[in-house]
Amino acid sequence: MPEFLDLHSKTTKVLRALVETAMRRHGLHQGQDHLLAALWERDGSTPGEIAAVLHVTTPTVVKMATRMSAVGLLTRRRDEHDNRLVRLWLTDAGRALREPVEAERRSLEEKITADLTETERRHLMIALTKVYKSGSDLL
Amino acid sequence: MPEFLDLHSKTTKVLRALVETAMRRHGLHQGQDHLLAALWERDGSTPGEIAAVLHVTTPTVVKMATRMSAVGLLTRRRDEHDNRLVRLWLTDAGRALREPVEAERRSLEEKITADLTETERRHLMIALTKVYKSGSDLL
DNA sequence: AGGCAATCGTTAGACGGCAAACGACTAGGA
DNA sequence: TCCTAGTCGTTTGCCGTCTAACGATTGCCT
Repeated sequence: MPEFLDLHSKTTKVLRALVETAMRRHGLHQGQDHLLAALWERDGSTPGEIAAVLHVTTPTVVKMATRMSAVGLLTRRRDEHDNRLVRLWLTDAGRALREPVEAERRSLEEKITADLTETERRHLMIALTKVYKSGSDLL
Repeated sequence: MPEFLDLHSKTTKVLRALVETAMRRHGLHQGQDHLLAALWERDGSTPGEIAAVLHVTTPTVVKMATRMSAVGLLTRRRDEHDNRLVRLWLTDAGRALREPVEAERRSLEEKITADLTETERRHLMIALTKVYKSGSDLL
């Protein structure tokens, strides 16, 4: 078992669990906060655009959008000029979650990196970025 | 969007894709290599034991075991002395995958960390370990 | 003007992962 | 001895994610 892959895998599981319980407090599932974030930044984006921003496939966004629409976080509406396009629009409920969810996420990040010195944190970001780059190039 | 959580999330997606395509070459899905690794280390383990080692829930192991058994990588057999327990045993096919899969994983780890200096790599492991610890304590 | 290729969203099906409910078996206490 | 509590594996149902196939619409090119 290679060291880094194994450690990263374990860390991923722990972080997922933490994010899941943190977001559940706001009625969200893991990943839905990212979708909302995309709309907070650009309301009325299309599923394809969001998928690109989130590094995820279009079907994933479509499914999530369906569920989130059922819970009243956003609405679907076809583009007026191009009937192929669909645009996702935030509801008031979806907009209202911005502050609390962003705060929740910041809080979690702080707790998670609390044991790191500023130097360690910087080195971690630099090294992880390199890994991310190498990985992306291999795709 | 907190920096670390976001970067870690993106890295996870990339790594998952890489592991997936690497393991598909051996007829495996993401995560099945971990299950096999547990059996390579202790053949005849129970689903519960494996779940604990993999940091995963028991139902997850049960589902994977069902699929992997259908493909002939392992077999299910009830424990002779305790009929509640089920033990998973490797088939020859499952055993034969050990060398190639471990080599594949080592190769991927090398490619992924190729751009890191030895110092960077060490710092990355130390920092990630701290994050993992902090996260585990928060669970 | 008409047809064909490109562009989108959606559906279907598979997999890893989780929580909750269920069922079978064991073991310990009254 | 019997009954109850604890221990397991399994089933069910949901979510995120991917690939592949499908359907609808637009736009260009002849």
